[in-house]
Amino acid sequence: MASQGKPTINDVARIAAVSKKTVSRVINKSPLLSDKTREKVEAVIKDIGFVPNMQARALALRRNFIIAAIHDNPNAQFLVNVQQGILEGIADSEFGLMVQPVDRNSPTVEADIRAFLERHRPYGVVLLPPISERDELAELCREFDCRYVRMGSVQLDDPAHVVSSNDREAVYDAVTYLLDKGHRKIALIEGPEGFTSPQERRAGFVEALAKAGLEVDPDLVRPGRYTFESGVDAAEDLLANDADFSAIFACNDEMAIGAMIACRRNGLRIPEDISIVGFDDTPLSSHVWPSLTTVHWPIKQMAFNAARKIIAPEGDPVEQEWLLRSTLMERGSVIPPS
Amino acid sequence: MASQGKPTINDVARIAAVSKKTVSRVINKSPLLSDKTREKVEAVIKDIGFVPNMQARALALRRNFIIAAIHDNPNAQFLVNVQQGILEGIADSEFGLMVQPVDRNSPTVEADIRAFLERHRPYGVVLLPPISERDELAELCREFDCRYVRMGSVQLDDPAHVVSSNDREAVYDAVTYLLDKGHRKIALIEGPEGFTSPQERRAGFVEALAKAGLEVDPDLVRPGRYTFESGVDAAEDLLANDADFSAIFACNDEMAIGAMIACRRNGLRIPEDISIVGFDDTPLSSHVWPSLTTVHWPIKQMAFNAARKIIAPEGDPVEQEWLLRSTLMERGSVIPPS
DNA sequence: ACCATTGTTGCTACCGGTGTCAATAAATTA
DNA sequence: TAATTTATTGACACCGGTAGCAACAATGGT
Repeated sequence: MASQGKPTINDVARIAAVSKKTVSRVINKSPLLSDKTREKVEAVIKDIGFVPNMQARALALRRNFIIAAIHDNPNAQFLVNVQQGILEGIADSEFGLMVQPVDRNSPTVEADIRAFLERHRPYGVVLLPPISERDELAELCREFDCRYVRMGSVQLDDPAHVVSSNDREAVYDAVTYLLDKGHRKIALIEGPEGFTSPQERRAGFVEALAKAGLEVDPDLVRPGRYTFESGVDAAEDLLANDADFSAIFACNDEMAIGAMIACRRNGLRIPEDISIVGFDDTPLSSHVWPSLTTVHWPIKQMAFNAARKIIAPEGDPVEQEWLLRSTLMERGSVIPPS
Repeated sequence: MASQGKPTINDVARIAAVSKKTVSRVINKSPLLSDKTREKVEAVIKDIGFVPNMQARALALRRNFIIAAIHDNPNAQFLVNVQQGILEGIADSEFGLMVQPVDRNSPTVEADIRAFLERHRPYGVVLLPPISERDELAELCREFDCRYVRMGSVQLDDPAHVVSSNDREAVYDAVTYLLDKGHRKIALIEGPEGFTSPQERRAGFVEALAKAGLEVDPDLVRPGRYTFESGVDAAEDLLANDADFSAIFACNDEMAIGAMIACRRNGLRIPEDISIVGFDDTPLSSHVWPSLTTVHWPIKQMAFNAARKIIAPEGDPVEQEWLLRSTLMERGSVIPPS
């Protein structure tokens, strides 16, 4: 009775008195199969507790039942949000999630990812920003016949292979909100150069000012690296130069919170002296005092959609939305200027 | 020349004019093999760029080259630290990392994990706290002939299957530090009941007071759930009842920071009016103002050791340390009471 | 009743590795 | 030099599924 070890497809076939192939058809929900046979086989499967061996299927199908998240972004909240989104997307499927960080600056990134794909042959990969912006990686996925979805701030690829947010518009709205509150001198703490997301966020900032008939004052713009420390530095630098501003827009929450700390260190009160707006809506933003007004970035939903795109059956017409909207979360860090 | 598709072990065997089995021996670094043959085969492998197919190996060996991190703890920083630790531990190996969250409160946790192990047959799993405390899960791993390491605050299992930290002593030291600064009325914000780690941390607190000849004042103890909000609530509750204290020890950083916010909302200054000590040393703790004095919990190193234990060759005498020490990080949230 | 279709099912050959054990070559011993 | 022992290597079955195509049964048309 093959009582040693887990039951295999052969056990099912023998007990149900059908061929392996028929059992395989049942497992794969093949339509060309009589209901009678299907029921008979399903009964046996349930009876002996048969679970198909994924490794064998992976070998035969040349692809693993795994979605991989490839990233070069160490931000914890971001990563976990993406992971949660993907996991929700693949819940109640037979897929699993692998995580693979890469070093954006290493000359071997591409080779590293190639080695990863070669080894684990994931069914699909979700490329997280900012590394998702590299076209070579998408090419690599195609080469390995591996499905992929790129997450980003602009349409990096065709709708089947991208999920993005409208960062530019969202920043436009956020800055317009500051303008509506009466702020005219608004400082900008930018994200790292060379990637699309900071560019888009900056563009939204510039457009909002332009719409209000204002120009960007270079003295009120400081570079940042999306880290807490760079936010501190940027704000310290603004304050050290006696820059004249009543509000700060930081391109992400970490920098916004860094800026908050820096202002406070310099004796300024938030929001009485300086209003601050961030971007991302990490839990952190509501855990500071005052809570941070910020743009909610629907990263988890984006990851969910990405996963769904990947595991959708071939040629499924029900495509997941590829463009998601960021929206402003009004909290406590903005009031009209004094 | 089998130019279509990736080269397989058969291609290598044919070109090198040896048998598959010999190539297999080379791949697996088998010692019973002549140097001459090894070199010849290795040359061919490098020449045609052969990479062994993991799925085939997984099928034959009945185990995947994957380490799974199973957790029921949604804290982002914690998760990412653990993931980084594991990834560093398996770097330059052929293993990959899978992530599997489970719902601690679901009646089907065990069945869920069973299904996961059945499907993906990981080489080993790292069980993260608090779910690592369940003995049934370790049993499950054994049943699936899957290596495992449990992370925790006490020795949950034999040294080969556990990596833990000395939370109790660390808290003892932290509270003793407060006492040495002159604090006598120290409030405690506890972690959730039913798990070992909060119990240990509480025990350390009690022991430190006892050593100083003090008793725990029940009015200065509040429950918490390791979340920011529960820290806020606990501190608000302490303050609402006019409790008399000059310092707070919170069982983790999130609650400590929640308590900071609550104190400030109530017009108290940190650290002038209230000193606060946390536990974990998340990046957050140095991103608040004032920066939080806290206990550094070597979670990343623990995860690293866990991964090493799992991928260590069978019967390897060089075992990873299973007990790691937490140490106090003195920062800005503690001064002597006024 | 006979032949052409259509619907179901099974046979056999893979997928790309590993384990067992026998066969052969080289080294050691008597 | 022959007999043994030991080091290398290969043949073959197997891990547990899937794919292609042939075989067979059921159905419909004439």
